[in-house]
Amino acid sequence: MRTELRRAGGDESLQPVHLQSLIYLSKANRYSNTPQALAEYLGLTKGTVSQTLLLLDRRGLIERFEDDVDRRVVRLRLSPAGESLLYEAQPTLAWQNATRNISPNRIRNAVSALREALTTLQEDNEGAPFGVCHNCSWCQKLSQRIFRCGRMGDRLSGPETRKICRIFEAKKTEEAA
Amino acid sequence: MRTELRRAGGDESLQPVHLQSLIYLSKANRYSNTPQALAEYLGLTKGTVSQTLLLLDRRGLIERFEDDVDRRVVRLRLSPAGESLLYEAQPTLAWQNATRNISPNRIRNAVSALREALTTLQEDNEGAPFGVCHNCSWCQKLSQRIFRCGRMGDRLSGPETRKICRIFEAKKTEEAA
DNA sequence: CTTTTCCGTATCGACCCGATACTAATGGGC
DNA sequence: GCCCATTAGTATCGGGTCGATACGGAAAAG
Repeated sequence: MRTELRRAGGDESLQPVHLQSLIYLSKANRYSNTPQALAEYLGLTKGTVSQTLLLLDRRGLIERFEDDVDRRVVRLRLSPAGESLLYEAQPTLAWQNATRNISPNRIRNAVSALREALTTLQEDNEGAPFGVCHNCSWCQKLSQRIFRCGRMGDRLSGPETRKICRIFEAKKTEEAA
Repeated sequence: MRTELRRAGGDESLQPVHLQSLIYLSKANRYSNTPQALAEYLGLTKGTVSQTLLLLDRRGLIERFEDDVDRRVVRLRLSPAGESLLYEAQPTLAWQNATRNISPNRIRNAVSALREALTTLQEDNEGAPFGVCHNCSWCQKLSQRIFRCGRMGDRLSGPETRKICRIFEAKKTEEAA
């Protein structure tokens, strides 16, 4: 994966960290599309990330705009150019292809086991959680298409619950510790 | 994992690529402990890897010595200091701990599915194979403890067949293409 | 209104990385 | 044995990443 990321970025003379940033921004929800969140996600300092974003902005791959309520924070999103670059690189497509000969049932089991391992790993290292909104313990289903974040009190659309959130909290499994 | 690698290396003021190099060298078999193999494994140029190895040598984490038969090639191995550093960082232990609540059966199934996906991914990208000797199609079992590489014609010990080889070739599954 | 805290930026030095050019050793063809 | 192509590794240079530090502006605390 490391080699593949390097190769894909090299075609556009982008460093791995640039692609990782774009990938993150393409999947970050409304609470997580800030420089600070990206810094935590990548494990880099905010100063370093600030430079990365400067470069991505110069290249026209992202857009930056102020937050309405807190004018200190900067909101980030992919520009059309950034979207299309990511679409052509298709970093996730390689994995979908790689699993073409594996039965859906085995994939489901493997994904389930990996998700569990990831949660434990995150707890062990006390790192930022960063999970998919839909799997968060705060996520409530109001109706077929409407969800709600119990932590922030906002209503969320179905697609938004499939994005990455920085305030994710894993659902408790039957852990009778 | 990326964040964790950065954190573990930061404690010793080592870059992620340094730890990855040490980890690789701790697992490379006799055909794969050269700068060239490391460069292919990491997806970097040999010039870059040469510098990395220079730094690791200055720090006393690796040892370099000439090959007996081909005096162009440099053989690499971890120094005692490198071994102990890797032991204390325990990059693989974190994953073992993370799977402590998962049944061995689920782990086996997940590993099997992931190995299959990895092989397909490597074939798709025509990248260097780099697999564990024991799973290679050239690996022959001569007795309980003695193995043999059909490609190179050498006899191998049991522990050596659990190391990473650069000339790995995946065993064919029932792929009636 | 002052102080503290927080988000993001700017600058500097150390280092990674690829490109290029180079040395040294091997191997093939004659 | 002698050229030439090939291969393993190194040296150098420029662009860029990264952390540390300092800074400016906005929000929160008192």
